[in-house]
Amino acid sequence: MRASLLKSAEELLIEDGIEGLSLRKLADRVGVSRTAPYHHFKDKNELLCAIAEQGFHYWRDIAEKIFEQTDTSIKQKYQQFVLEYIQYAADNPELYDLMFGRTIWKQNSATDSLKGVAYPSFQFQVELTRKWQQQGLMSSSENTLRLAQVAWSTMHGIARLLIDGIYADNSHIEEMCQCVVNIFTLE
Amino acid sequence: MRASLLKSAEELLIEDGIEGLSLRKLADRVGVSRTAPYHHFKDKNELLCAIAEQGFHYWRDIAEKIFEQTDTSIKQKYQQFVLEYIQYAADNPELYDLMFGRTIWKQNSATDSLKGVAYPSFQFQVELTRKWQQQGLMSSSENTLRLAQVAWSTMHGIARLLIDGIYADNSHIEEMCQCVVNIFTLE
DNA sequence: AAGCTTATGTTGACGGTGTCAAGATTCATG
DNA sequence: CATGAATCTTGACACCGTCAACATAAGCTT
Repeated sequence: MRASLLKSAEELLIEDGIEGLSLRKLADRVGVSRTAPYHHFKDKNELLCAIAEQGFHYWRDIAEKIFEQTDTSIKQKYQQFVLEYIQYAADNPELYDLMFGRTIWKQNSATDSLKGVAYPSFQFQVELTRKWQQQGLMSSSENTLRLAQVAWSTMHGIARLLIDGIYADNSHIEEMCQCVVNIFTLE
Repeated sequence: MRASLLKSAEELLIEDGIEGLSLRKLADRVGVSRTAPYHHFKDKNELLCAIAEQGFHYWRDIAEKIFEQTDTSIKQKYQQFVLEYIQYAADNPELYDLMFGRTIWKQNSATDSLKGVAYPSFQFQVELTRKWQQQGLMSSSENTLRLAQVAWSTMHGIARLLIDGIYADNSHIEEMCQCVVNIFTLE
């Protein structure tokens, strides 16, 4: 049942967006009463965190595949990493918004379980950055943590611009990613 | 009255956040009935857009002051620009969220009036970037529009990280900004 | 000055939301 | 078999945005 709720919730999220997702609609879709989901999720917040958690797993699987490759250069992998990150965000806007949006993170409302998946994801970015610096792909004169934050911010910012449709659209993705790679990597 | 509503709305925004801002509480605070604000704002959306519009004006004033200076170098101005942008976002998290968040931009729900202020703000960033390229501060081999989008995304991403408290906090602001300047400017 | 329009305010109502309390039911375990 | 935990149900509450209908005041036209 919990799995069934999560599945339908994810569908609803895609259809109606993060704001349109209501527990009552969810219960209706699954075919139970309004308050039945409360026996599986303490809160609406806990439900959202559980969905976001899945999002982190999806992304981790994608990222792992990139670095498993053996026949591509470091720079190519970095480029692919950036592109697929943006692509993932653009393909799953509502999910991405949930994973990194203020709905969850604003007031420390993230579940311990979610934190247990999200924080390592951030840590992964730092380790990647350290490796990139060591391999001469990125400037090693920058503090690793700061550089990781800035590099991630750039991807995050682009993702948000695309998702919120502020002043970039999906047709610019590849060019923007190329620009990012040019700027962050040493030639 | 409209001004009074806007003023109280901005207060409420700061206190209760963008989600906690309700028209009923607003009406209550101003001392009128629930539906009175509807004679001044068609929608809750229109009210939010009006608040966001003010936010763009605030920021424009700050930015203008930076470039009015005559005794600072181009690079110093750029650095100041980045720092004050992030600072503005960190100082006015709810307002920034409104200005650039999906609440407004998600589904083209932005008012024409808001667009009339927001789009020139984006355009300003593009013109700045062009100037920076011409003056040799930034790589002129990059497409200006893409570079502007990426440079703005970086600031935007950092702002969001700070606001949403994901994995950066206010004590990192200066170092992160320094890192941004190092990466985006030619030495 | 009289009348009409417009702006501005009011209360009542509707459907939607998250969530709690109190029962009802099922089911596994002692 | 009995007890207790897990699960689901209905009822209720306090919010929310918004619309319709009505009241009042201001100002303009004739």
